[in-house]
Amino acid sequence: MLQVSVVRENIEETIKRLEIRNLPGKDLVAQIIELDDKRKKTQQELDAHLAEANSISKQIGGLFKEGKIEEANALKAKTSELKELNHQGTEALHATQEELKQLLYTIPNTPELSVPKGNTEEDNEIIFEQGELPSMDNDAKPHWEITEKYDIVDFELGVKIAGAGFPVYKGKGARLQRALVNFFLDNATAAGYREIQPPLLINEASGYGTGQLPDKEGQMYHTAVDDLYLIPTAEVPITNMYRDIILKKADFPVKNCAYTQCFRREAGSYGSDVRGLNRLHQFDKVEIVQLSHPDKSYELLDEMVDYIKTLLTKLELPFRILKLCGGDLGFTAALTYDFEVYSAAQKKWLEVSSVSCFETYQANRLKLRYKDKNGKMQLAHTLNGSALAFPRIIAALLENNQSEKGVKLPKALAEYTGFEYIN
RNA sequence: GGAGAAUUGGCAGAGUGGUCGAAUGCACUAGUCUUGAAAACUAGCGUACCGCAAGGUACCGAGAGUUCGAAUCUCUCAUUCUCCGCCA
Repeated sequence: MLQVSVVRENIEETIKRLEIRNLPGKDLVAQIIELDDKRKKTQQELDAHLAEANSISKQIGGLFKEGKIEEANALKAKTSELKELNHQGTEALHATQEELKQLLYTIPNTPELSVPKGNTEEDNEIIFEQGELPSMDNDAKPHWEITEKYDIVDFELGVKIAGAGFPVYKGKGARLQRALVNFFLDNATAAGYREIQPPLLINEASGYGTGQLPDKEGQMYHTAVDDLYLIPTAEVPITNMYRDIILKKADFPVKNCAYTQCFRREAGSYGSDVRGLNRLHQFDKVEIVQLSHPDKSYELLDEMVDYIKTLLTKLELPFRILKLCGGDLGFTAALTYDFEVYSAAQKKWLEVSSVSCFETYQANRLKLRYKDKNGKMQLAHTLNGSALAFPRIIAALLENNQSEKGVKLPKALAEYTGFEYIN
């Protein structure tokens, strides 16, 4: 969440940045400052009362030691009123702090200043394109027909076992997925990311740490008995490894990656957007996560973008990169690039990666800090990106590479699958 | 799931009602000494909030309570360890 001290010191900038999201920046900043003023006032009053009570207690202690019992008892009588004041003051302070926290939970991250103002995905900026869009015959099949033809992904079977959005991968489909795990993890490792296998269920504190809670409560599967959530992305457990951690400057940048399954309820989605592999309740993804010194985070973001470019190049998929506009930006992000691959039979761009810098927004919730050269605590920056999400990669591979002989896999991937054709 | 023990600063570890934000050791930082290093010695060394400052307040797993006063007593919860049970 936003840091009140930073908001106070950068009022105009905060307003400007919130307005990029089409939010009433002026009102929000005014609310924050008003509540924080109230908090300060409440705290000052309480501190004064506590100081007085502490001082009296010390006097009483001294008097008892000197054996002046009567004087001590006389002082005791004076404290009951103070006690009540302290009790009320503490409650008032807690209430105000809670109020401020609840307000801050509802305010998303402030977009980086270069983020284009805009309302919908129409306003996202295309900043890079690579690869020619394959021209397909009119009888080119969408991937859900190809998966059925070769019996590699079974949607019906998933419905039987779990429900819609939980496909069963079979035979070469399953092996293709396994190949992608190794392909993505090997590449990430070569790029300097340490491989992690995190828990797939997380507690409430972790959900708050990276900002899924309270904002996206309904998007996560929740296990009621144990009060745990299924992860919607590896970002959550990987970033939360560093909750309440103080890093050394030499630790930067911290680079981790993880392959996990991801679970999303995606309530309210329907239609052709969710057909086949386009949107699932359970899917596989390799995530890369970095922790950065604040001065370096945008450099690292560019580095992550470059890395993902190399993956898509190796997979020989046409893709483009979008810089998300303020209206389309995720709740916790300051700047996000989306990668979309072109899926030829659907004639659609499919999002396969989202790479973001969160600046201190997550770090503030996580209390993820480092000591600067003056020995002062500072919040680190967090970044992450998908590298990559499997289902839509598979959709694009199947659609773009279909032929009479079957689906031809790119060379880089065939090395991992052990077969060149799905047929 | 049952029984017992524990949870203190980066780490180890003292502290059972008042001058304890907390001994001591290690680690760390700076300095002295040395050609350099090590050793030794000297000093410093938690976080957050309030305050121009002096200083104040809070924090000893979390939350509540008893008390004029709680790291220390009581209750609830969490976690860890040991033993038993179950188990991939």
